[in-house]
Amino acid sequence: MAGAAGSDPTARPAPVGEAAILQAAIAVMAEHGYHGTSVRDIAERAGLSAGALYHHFASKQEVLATIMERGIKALLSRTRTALDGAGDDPVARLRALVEVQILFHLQDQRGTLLGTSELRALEEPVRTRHLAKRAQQQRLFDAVVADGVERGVFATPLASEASRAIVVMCTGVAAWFSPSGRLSGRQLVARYQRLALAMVGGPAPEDDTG
Amino acid sequence: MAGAAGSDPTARPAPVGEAAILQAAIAVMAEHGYHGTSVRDIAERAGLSAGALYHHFASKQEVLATIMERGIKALLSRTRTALDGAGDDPVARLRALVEVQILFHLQDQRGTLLGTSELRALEEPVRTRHLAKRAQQQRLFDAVVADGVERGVFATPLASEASRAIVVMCTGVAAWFSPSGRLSGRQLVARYQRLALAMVGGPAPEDDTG
Amino acid sequence: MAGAAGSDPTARPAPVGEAAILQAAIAVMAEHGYHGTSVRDIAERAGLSAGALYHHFASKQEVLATIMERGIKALLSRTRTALDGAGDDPVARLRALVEVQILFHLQDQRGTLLGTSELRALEEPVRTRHLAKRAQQQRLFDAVVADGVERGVFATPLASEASRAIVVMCTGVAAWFSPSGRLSGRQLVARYQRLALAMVGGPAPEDDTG
Amino acid sequence: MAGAAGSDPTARPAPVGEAAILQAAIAVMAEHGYHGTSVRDIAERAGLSAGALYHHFASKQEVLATIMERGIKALLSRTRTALDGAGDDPVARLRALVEVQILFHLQDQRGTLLGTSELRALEEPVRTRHLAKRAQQQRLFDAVVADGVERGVFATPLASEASRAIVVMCTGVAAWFSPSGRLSGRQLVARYQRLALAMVGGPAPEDDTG
DNA sequence: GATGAATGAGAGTTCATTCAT
DNA sequence: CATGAATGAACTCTCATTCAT
Repeated sequence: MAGAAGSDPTARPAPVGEAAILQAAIAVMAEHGYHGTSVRDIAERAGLSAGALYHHFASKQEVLATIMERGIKALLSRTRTALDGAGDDPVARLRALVEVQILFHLQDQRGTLLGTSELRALEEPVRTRHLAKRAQQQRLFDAVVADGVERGVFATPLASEASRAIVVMCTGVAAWFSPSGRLSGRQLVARYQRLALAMVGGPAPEDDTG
Repeated sequence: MAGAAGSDPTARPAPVGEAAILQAAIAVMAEHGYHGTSVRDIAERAGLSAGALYHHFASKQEVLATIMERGIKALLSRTRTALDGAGDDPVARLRALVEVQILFHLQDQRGTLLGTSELRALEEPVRTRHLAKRAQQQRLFDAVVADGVERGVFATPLASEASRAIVVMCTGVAAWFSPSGRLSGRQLVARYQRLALAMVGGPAPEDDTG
Repeated sequence: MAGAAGSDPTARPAPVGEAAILQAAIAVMAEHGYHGTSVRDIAERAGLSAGALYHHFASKQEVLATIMERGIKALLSRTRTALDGAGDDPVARLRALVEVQILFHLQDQRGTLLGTSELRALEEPVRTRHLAKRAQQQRLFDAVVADGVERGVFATPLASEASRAIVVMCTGVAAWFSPSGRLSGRQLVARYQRLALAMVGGPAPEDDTG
Repeated sequence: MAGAAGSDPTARPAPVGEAAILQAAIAVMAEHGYHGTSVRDIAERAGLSAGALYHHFASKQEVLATIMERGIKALLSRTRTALDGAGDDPVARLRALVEVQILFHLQDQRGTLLGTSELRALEEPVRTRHLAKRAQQQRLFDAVVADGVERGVFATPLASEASRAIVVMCTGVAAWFSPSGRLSGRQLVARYQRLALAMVGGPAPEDDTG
């Protein structure tokens, strides 16, 4: 039986209740979008009836809001933690940002697709709150790049464009990355760190492209 | 005033029939997505009844397919024309690619959003055909970057990652660019050309960031 | 070219206008019923546009009414003509009735299906008028059978049931008869004449079953 | 009063769910045909909303299929039961067939109309299955008549035509019979038994026409 | 006459949501 | 907590009919 007690201490139990619903919603909404997904689709995938879903969430919209809010909060928090551990060097800080941005989006590949494409389905006021968090996240990148430029470590005259492009390209990996593909996640991180440094005119790294 | 009879020979007449429907569909689907848009929404915006739409398109899906197919064909064709006129120099060719990619997406900002986010709503076999065209478009970038690397003009060891990232960041401008913003389209092109060259390790340009 | 003038004096020209519409309507309504047939279906089969049909008939209902009225009138008229030519003998008269009833329904097999199954789609007052004609037709049979009984030629004590059953079984052939089947129309007539006579307790015929 | 609580143990409760829908569908479709009946018509008559109907049936077509399949199965089963209880005498067997055929169609007068007129609205593969059952039913009649002829009990040289005509005329009663009319169902049965025997050239019965 | 675009009503069906059980 | 029947609105799409051309 799946998840039978004691058989495998590392086995994750099938999620139940709220967690199962959120996980199911991420899966189906990532594939068909918010409006292309019915409450029944979510419930069926989570293993309960449509009616039962309403014991956990007030509405389909609340399911989306929960996914989006938790996602952006986790990203922000992990980003800040990474920066805290990265020291003072702009190069190290930028590399840390790229690493966390990519790894986060790879780990939650489908959730990320929701974040980028279903913003329009988010209703106010959650939508505005979400956009604010996204802007915060962008500003963390902006600040690192601007600091690097100021201190002469980064040579680009296009700090803000580079910063935005870095976020865009890192977020974009979720749309095409495949775990069974040519590159591992770690290799991908190394290469995008190098790309990011190239964009900001940072010092050329030793070869570490895997 | 726009559309005033006879007053302005350059005034574009309000589109009718098929053209009006496509234009309306792009507008309204870009905002709410394919599944979030009803046939009535499209028809209303195009100035006709929902039933009348079916004189021009067999289904809502056919409207989407038409938009997506025309869009990717136009992009491919403009990209090829740009390359044809760009000469042999990898730098010039890459700049041409970035220019056309960005200008195209700015001019048809909302149509682009459809292209990137509504692919999942496209039904087979149109979807597969569309993906093939997108891959062609990506390969045009790949080829230019690879050629530059081979000829020693570009120094990057990450040709294929850089190539993909360039396409992603250029396509991404449609998501945030505002014509009333800080930068004009032409300035944006110049800056992204520089960013792209930086990513592939191309020669540093003279300053032309506007 | 099909129907080229003079090439074949027996070739029937493709019907046009009203006739083409009626013929198309019979074909298509016999297959899908009145409500299962659209004006476009009829028009397409008749070789014109849906709008053009309204130059010939005021409505879809009028097309049906025309078909039904012409059909029942023709049947009644042919039945009366047959009786007029059948002389005085009840056996000959009944045989004449069966003959005309069967041949009529075979010749216009699809139109007959309309007559029996689409009565409910006929709107008032045409419907009532049609039912009256059907009753007239039934009464022609009733009268012949009753006359035969009265004169001692037919022995049945069930004159009215037999009379109705004869009409029902003769009308019913249109539902299953196939011109490429085992029996020709003429053979069918002979056999049903014998069946009808058996039902009314008429004199046994010499063997003429073909 | 029908349905008064507890007052009458023989009172049939108003049907609910599936049964109510089927009963309502038979009623309205018998009157207007499959295509002339909307899902809303059925639902309204069954006392629920159009959407609720889809909890019980996947489609309008499935409602029709259910009605048709249950009807023909019941008829076949009752016919076989009647034959099993009729003994060996061809006369008794034919009388049993006519009895069950007529009583069945009288009891389910409206359902029968569906069976004969809405066959064309049945979609494959149900339609083919239904036709096969109808052919089985016809063959039961064919066999009894043929057996009677073989054993010299029936004198007709038109066994197969008579057999078909008997089925047609018995089925036909549903189209015109009225419970408030001149004849009771039982009287009708007696008369049609006599007619059927006359058609196959069976022995003349004693007078039992009621 | 004929066409084809248009309409408004209504078709079958799905949906988010509620609630008695 | 969970279910499944129910609802009413909305969905995509088709229809009979009209009318300018």
